[in-house]
Amino acid sequence: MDVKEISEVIKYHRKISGLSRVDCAHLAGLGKTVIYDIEHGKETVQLRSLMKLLAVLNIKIELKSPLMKHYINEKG
Amino acid sequence: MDVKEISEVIKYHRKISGLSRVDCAHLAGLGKTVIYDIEHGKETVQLRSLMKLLAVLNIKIELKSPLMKHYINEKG
DNA sequence: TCCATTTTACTGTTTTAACGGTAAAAGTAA
DNA sequence: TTACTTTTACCGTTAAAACAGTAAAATGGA
Repeated sequence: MDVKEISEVIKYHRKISGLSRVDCAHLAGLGKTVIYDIEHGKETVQLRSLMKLLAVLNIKIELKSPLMKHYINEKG
Repeated sequence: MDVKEISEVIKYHRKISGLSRVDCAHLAGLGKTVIYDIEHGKETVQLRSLMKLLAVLNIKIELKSPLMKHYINEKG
């Protein structure tokens, strides 16, 4: 999943939630501009901004790779 | 998965791959400082920097939420 | 042990994103 | 249509990240 698709998922969730960008901005403690940027796939936003927005929309991040099962095993 | 766990996964993958931070920095087209920051869970790094590093380490991002199935359905 | 590599940590400069403000455009409902 | 809300898009200022350089500390192998 690339940044563009992430942005689409976010916009979809916000719309379903009935929130405007300004609503999301306030809920996430961000400016409206960043919400706009994220939803347009801007890659230079801060990771923090993305994480805050994802939290507001109840979206979780997962990482996948051929090595992830080994990581989980070792980590317990 | 929060930023701290993402950082741990990244460090694990880099170690297994036998790469130093400088190696990763060159491969990802980033400075060594950002690799260090990401592996320490710094939330203010750019999303672009994280994505570049994930690509080098062959790690993919997925988003999970109760609404994701609807999104996938509608998107086709 | 010694030697080489890596990692940590800090610094100063340059680059740039975040922010609010504004306004036009687009959408929505009465 | 009108009126209202939202979105798009740009701006200037402010705040802060990216970066390379440096050096000390840690790590690992011979």
